[in-house]
Amino acid sequence: MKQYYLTEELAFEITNALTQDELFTALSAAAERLGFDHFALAYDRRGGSTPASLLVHDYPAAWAQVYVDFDLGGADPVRRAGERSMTGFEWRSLPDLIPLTKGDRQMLEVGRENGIADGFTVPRHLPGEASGACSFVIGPNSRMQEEVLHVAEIVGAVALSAARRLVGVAPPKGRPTLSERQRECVLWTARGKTASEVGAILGISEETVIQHLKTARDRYDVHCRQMLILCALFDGLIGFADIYDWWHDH
Amino acid sequence: MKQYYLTEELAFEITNALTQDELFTALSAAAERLGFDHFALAYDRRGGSTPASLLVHDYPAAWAQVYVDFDLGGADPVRRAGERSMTGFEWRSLPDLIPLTKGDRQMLEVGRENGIADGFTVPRHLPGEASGACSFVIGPNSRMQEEVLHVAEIVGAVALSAARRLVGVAPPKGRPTLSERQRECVLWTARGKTASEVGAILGISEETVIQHLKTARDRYDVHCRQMLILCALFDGLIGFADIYDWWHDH
DNA sequence: CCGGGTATACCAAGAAATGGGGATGGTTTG
DNA sequence: CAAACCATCCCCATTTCTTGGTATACCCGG
Repeated sequence: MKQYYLTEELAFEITNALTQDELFTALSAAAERLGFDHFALAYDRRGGSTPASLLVHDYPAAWAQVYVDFDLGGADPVRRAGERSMTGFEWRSLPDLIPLTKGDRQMLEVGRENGIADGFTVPRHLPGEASGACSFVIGPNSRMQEEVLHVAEIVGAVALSAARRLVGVAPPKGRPTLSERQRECVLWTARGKTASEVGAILGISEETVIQHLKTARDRYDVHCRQMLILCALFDGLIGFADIYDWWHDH
Repeated sequence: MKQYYLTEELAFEITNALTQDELFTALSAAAERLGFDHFALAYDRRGGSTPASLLVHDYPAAWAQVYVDFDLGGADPVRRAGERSMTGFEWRSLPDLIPLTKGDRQMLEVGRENGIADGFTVPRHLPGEASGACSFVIGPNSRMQEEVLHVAEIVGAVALSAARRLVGVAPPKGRPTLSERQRECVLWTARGKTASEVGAILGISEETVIQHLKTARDRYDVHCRQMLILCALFDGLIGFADIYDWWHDH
């Protein structure tokens, strides 16, 4: 069958899913049509004051429980790698995206023992709003069919869009914003400066810097500077390069 | 020609582009092969002392200048819509994604008068790092060929990955800088926990947590926890999702 | 005009982080 | 086998952060 029509057909079923169950059914059918043994879609909305998430998968029950335990410890290399890739990627390419820790290798091995041998993951991120990933997975006795990965890429992204619709789109203005001065203080803090040092840099008092950071923390409803920095980073108010380039220049 | 081989061929040329000029050439060829009149790729790495962005396009010179002026003023509806879509979108779908202002409509109209009648844009975002969009555009006397949009979607994302590479991105480190236990302590710190709390969570003493964090800081040669967290995040040892999921589950 | 937001400045106390030092026992690697 | 790494535990002093409170002046929009 021509790939175009296959893609259109699978995308159509997914786009028309009105409930989580229908999405499950459509994704299950898509995985089967594409020669995968399992699928998993995880979508997390983060912006604003009403976080929400959606997880649909057809993993073996034993693996699903193991996975949750690994996940709490931050041991999901696939998800982390998805923050480094604009395109879908095969799991065997993980070391090209992130360094694998011992815990990561362990997780992949346990997955293999539980019928999760390899996969192709489609990650997507919307700044300040949400992230998601849709994975198509093969078992130990299956072969990754390279010729369907383009279809999987498009279908996976369509599925993430469907998940976004089901979860509900966060209000565009829902997330906190910082004033320019607050943002500057957060950025210098991320660069490792104390409040006193930031004050000297910006030509204001240390107390004023403290006040700006306090206001910024209140805005995001977090209680420490590391969480504040991470919020600003995720929302795109500051970027890795703001911090890294400055470090390397000094 | 079968779409799969067309996609593979175009993606191959783009992936092998070593300079901005080669990327231009490859994208120009891709646009022509797909029946588009123009293309434009914009990639913006967030922040940095030297703003690292890349813009390659073959727009008519008159429109290019107008476009840059609109874009600098933050008045590009296509870019704004790209923050709301996980898949490529046609410009005629813009009102489904964002409310269009009078200025937006004016811009689209001026574009039409300058040979930019409609387009298909592939947006991509990486949390904390960068955003980009690759557009394929038709003029007033052309028809959008729906049957090539899947190809355009994949090729566009591959082009953005190439742009990322050209702008510069650190290769992943082979071996993780931190031990598994150190990484865990950093992750819980990023989740906003004090050393004492991390100790309770992991079943070890507060002093042990402090020791792990100290060793981790030494590994990265940084002097405070925010810098440590950012290094681990940048390396891909912890992910935004690892941090955020936990915040909102508790 | 008034209220809200922004920028600036100050105070205090308690909690937490950082840098420096020490140690033991087990595992891995060259 | 020896060195390095990993995980665990302890001590101390100093600095910094967080939370709570106070205030003034300016700007902008309804």
